Amino acid sequence: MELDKRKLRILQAIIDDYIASAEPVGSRTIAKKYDMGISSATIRNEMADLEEMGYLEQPHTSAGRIPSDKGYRLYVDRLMKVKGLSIAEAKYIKDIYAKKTNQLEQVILQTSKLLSSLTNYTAVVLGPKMDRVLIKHIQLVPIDKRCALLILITNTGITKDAVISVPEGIDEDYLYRISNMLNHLFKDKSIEDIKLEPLLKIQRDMVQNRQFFNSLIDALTTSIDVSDPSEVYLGGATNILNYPEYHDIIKAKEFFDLLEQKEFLYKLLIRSESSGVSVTIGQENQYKELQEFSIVTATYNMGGKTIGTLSIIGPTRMEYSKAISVMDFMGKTLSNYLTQLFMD
Amino acid sequence: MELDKRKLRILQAIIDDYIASAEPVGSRTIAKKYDMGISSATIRNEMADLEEMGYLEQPHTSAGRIPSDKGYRLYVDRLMKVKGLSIAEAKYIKDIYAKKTNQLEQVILQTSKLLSSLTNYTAVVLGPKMDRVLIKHIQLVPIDKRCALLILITNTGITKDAVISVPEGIDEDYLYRISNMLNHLFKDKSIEDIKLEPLLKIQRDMVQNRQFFNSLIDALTTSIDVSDPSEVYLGGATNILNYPEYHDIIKAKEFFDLLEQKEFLYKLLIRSESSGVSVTIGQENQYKELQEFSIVTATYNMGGKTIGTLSIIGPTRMEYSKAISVMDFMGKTLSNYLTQLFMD
DNA sequence: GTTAGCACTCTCCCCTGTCGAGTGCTAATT
DNA sequence: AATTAGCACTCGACAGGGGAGAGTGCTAAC
Repeated sequence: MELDKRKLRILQAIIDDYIASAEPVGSRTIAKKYDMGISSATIRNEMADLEEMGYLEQPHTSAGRIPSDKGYRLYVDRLMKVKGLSIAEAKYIKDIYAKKTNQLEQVILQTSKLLSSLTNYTAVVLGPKMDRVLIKHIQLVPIDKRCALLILITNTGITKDAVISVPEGIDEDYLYRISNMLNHLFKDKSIEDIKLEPLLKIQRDMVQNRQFFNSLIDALTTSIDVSDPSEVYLGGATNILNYPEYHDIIKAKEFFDLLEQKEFLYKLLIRSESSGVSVTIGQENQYKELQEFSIVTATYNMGGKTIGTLSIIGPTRMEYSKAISVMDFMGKTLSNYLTQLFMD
Repeated sequence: MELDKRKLRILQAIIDDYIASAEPVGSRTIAKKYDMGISSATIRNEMADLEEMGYLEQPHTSAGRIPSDKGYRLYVDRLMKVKGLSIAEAKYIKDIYAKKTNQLEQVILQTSKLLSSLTNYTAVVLGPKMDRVLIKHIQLVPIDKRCALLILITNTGITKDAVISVPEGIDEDYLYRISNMLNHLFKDKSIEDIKLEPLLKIQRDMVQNRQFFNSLIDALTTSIDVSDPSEVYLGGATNILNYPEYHDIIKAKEFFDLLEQKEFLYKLLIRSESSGVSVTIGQENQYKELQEFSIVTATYNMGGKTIGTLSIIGPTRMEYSKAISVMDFMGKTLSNYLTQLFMD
């Protein structure tokens, strides 16, 4: 069987309608609302064909049709009319980024809020990956007699810190010297370049404060751990409750429990390397837990290097057109913003 | 009418039963399950009295009784048997705090997770208040030609940071000198003691880099802003979905939307100053949005000074006994932990 | 003061019938 | 050969009715 123009047009109408209404779409609806110039009977025949080809499904015998994942895929790839953002929306976004905050975390958080409010889906944003980031400063600051704070500052303005305990005999001056040494070793190096060998070497010589060095190295290694799930930012988690397909408490709870697993989200999204917007529909997702959702992902970069991921999660019955426009625009806007803010 | 012993005993049985079952409790249930030595008819009479006195309510004519907020209050104040934590639970908590993390944020986050998993309610934990906290270090770290990071470190190991832009003519050395000056002015001062006057004075003299000083002062003021809602940590937000009274999507959404308003939660909880555990039941809460919930709050301290708040939010049909035990124990354990970690 | 007994009330659940939306098939039309 | 009108059929949603069950309040007896 062939997918001729008319079939495509009908499929498009059905999906458009279903995305808007969440109700199975009948042949008569299509004939009336989207004047095709053919009768409902003809449309019925076409719909039967489309179902046979796997683009539509029937919840039960005498209901209308709903799109299958395969149908949505065709829709996204070939049928959907991508309407860009309205001028007002674009301006709204630009305005928000225009007032510069001076905390990167705030920017990311704001991005997730913005995404969720623009799309009405749940936004998940990954903070910038550490591995392309340079270390600008390392310092040990004494906090009290037994504790010091190790701080690590990157050129993106992110700080990492860890409390380490300090043995009795160590004074402020000693810490200061170690800070200098650390800075000397690691300043302007990228995180991947940090090798612990130089430190370990020094440690071997310093029999005296071995314990202290152990905890120092410990703190440093956990600080630079690249896969830090604390860098997962959520926006509009409850948006999913607006959609009738998740009015079932059990499904809703499953979704929320998923969102609480930051490590899972991190693993899910970190892989998207390709720049541009990508769409994963329902069962295309490798994780069973997400096969009733669609995910739209974009990346953001700094000076051309991809450093993070934006995404939204919603029902497979998603407004793909709007979603893709928003993600595309936001990815670019955020990239520009970061590039301007942190690069010369 | 008088609240004699028998009435109290019946009220207690009703509330115990209702907390466990979430179903209106009938006279026959009480007579059978809690052998009182009196018949259901007598209990019926007593229940009618208790309702008249305002301790019980009837959802409709021929249903059993449910406790009113006033009933719960009496229960919490006089009837409830506080069973302390089991030895296993206490050990479980102690074990978790035994492995010291070196990041305060991790400790607070862990506390919220622990609270929610122990009680099955939603935990809200406020991070340590800044106003009793001492500044240990302030520094300006250059990030690139146009940016520097202002870091502020407290004796609790919390860092605050902000990116500020740096005008062309300023070199690393100049930043270093300013860092020294800031340290000199503010080191070992509490946040409340920070007066901007000395800075402003200097600023007046330094006509040259006025713009820079402006943004520096700006960043400093926002960093030390005491009422920072980012210090609100949630645990087990979806626990509420386990309780039948919130199987209604609309109620559930209201609750989640509430939790997203971090500022609101902050305002709600920051007031609890009294040490020990306090309970707010349903309509006792001043905020309408929370009058279908009960909140159990405890405080934690460091070296005797109250610096933060733990709380759990659940249905008014809460297991008060368990909740209060857990909150009490956790408040003390966290206080001990923090005191040991950061004080001498 | 307590209790057995009884009439009454109200919810829940199941069953039933009806309505409407939608289908698939067939036969007639273009 | 494609399209369409017509029709029988299917299924879910919804409303109404009736019985079961849980619980109450009242009264009269203990």
